[in-house]
Amino acid sequence: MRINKELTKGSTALLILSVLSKQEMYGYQMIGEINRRSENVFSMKEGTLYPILHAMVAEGLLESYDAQSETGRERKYYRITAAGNLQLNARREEWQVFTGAVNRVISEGM
Amino acid sequence: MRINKELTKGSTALLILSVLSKQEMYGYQMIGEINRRSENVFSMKEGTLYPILHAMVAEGLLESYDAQSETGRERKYYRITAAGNLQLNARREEWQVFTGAVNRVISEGM
DNA sequence: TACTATACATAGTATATCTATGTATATGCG
DNA sequence: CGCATATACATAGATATACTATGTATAGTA
Repeated sequence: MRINKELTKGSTALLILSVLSKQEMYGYQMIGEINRRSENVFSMKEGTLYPILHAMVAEGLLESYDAQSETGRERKYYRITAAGNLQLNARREEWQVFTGAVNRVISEGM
Repeated sequence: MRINKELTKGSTALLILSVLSKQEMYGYQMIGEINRRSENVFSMKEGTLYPILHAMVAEGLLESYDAQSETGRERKYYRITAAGNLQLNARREEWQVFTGAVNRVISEGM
């Protein structure tokens, strides 16, 4: 099923912070990880991800560093900062409040 | 708690169709109903609602008619059409798929 | 009578994500 | 070995949605 892209707005940062919360990753890897966990409901585009990663680094939510993979290829890895973890908790909470509210609106009187 | 407005994008039509599914209402009433059911998590603005209602009528999802309230005041009521009900079902399904996918992404490995 | 809440409406703004495009490297296959 | 494809990062421009701000008018209340 294809999800209306407008619906996904506002949740992207939550997804990124979530996948980085337990493991450092590079950009392309995050896309694959989000695809996998969502069972391909999401297929985030590079044009979406990279600008967000850059903004998150600028905001201090993430730190990036360059490292060589086993193949010898240079990659840009990202790790979550303490501020990023705080933001993740806030966004998780917001997500619960938001989905709870929608669910009440759509299910009352069904 | 104030919800990031971007998060609510894409869900507005679902909310409107939901409150109209069991009862015909006028615009201002829908705002109140959505506030109430969401326990004031949402406070939809008139500048958001009215253009959407007009668009939904143009798309054939809703029908509108003018009627006088007990107070004698003229109001514009909206009722959901058969096409609107189909759309409601589709958006409910989409909502389940979307929230399920986000929940899997954010909860894996927590 | 004046103020507030109700009720509908529209123009302009902000913002997030997508599409499209570009560059470069690693890998697999004929 | 050469070429196509997947990987990997990046940015400019287009699109869509809801918000802010503003306007008009009526009903109820102090």
